[in-house]
Amino acid sequence: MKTTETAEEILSSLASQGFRMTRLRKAIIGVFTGNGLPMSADELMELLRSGLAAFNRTTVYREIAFLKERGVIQEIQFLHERVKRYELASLEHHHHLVCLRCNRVEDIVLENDLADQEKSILNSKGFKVTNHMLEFHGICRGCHS
Amino acid sequence: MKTTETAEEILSSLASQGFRMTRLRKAIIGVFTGNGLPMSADELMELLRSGLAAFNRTTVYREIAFLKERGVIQEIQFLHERVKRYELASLEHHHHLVCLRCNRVEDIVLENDLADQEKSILNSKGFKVTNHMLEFHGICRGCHS
DNA sequence: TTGACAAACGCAACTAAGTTGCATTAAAGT
DNA sequence: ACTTTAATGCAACTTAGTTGCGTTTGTCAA
Repeated sequence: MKTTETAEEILSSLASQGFRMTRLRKAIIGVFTGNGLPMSADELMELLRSGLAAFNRTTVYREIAFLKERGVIQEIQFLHERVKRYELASLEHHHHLVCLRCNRVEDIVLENDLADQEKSILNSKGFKVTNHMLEFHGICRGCHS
Repeated sequence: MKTTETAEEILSSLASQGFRMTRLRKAIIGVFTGNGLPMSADELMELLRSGLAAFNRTTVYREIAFLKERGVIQEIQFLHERVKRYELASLEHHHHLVCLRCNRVEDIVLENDLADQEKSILNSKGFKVTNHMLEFHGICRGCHS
């Protein structure tokens, strides 16, 4: 999945809003821009550690919250998991295929997205949809062949 | 949301498979069949308590797991929450509208469901979808009017 | 270049939500 | 009534994340 923003762009946009370019912030944004798939806090810390820089758990959680509030990353919750996952918000709008056998996650872009449904929900229910979350569960090519 | 099964039908189907009709099982199935919306373990315990019957936390969690494994109820995870929720699996296939302001959940049945998308996912990706999860987030009629 | 000030950090303790091990109780068939 | 095994209850534990609070560090202005 291609992103529309580089690490540098994200960092300088944050800097222009008066936020600092700290070691941790740079490292985390580097990880997210270099890695397409949704990551848990734990996996993120693991990757940071393997990049030879250890950071405190609390601080990592706070940085995730910070990046989420600023709209840099977005939160994902898979149905079959208890951890939250995060991916860059600037990725092209897409959904996930979750293989129930090997647990691998694949991104997918639907041509016919749900705009029509959302319009009809507004008409019939008066409910203004601002966002949706769609996840397909099943068995991936590798697992059923 | 209407269910296709009564409490008695569920219980006797379980009984015919050699499982017991215990006090807790009857109470939980009673709550689920009498209440359409997705419930957390905690809310379930609260309802049981208010029905004057207290049960142990562990036991309730185990009963939930039991009913889930047997396909009586299904698990739901809303994106903005950390608790798991459960609803009868025999409800008509539907999705949820989650109001970000008041947190209320509304059920919705889509006429054009995702069968076409699922077919094209199989063709293009070789991924066999067995299930999907779709959640709309936004602002409900009461909250934006 | 040096202060100052808020952003960011680290530690320890805490919380929410659920799980495990193990000994005990109780449905249901015989 | 007896036996068997499903179901229960308690205590201790785990996972994933949060809070309070005192300390450090980027950044900007003097």
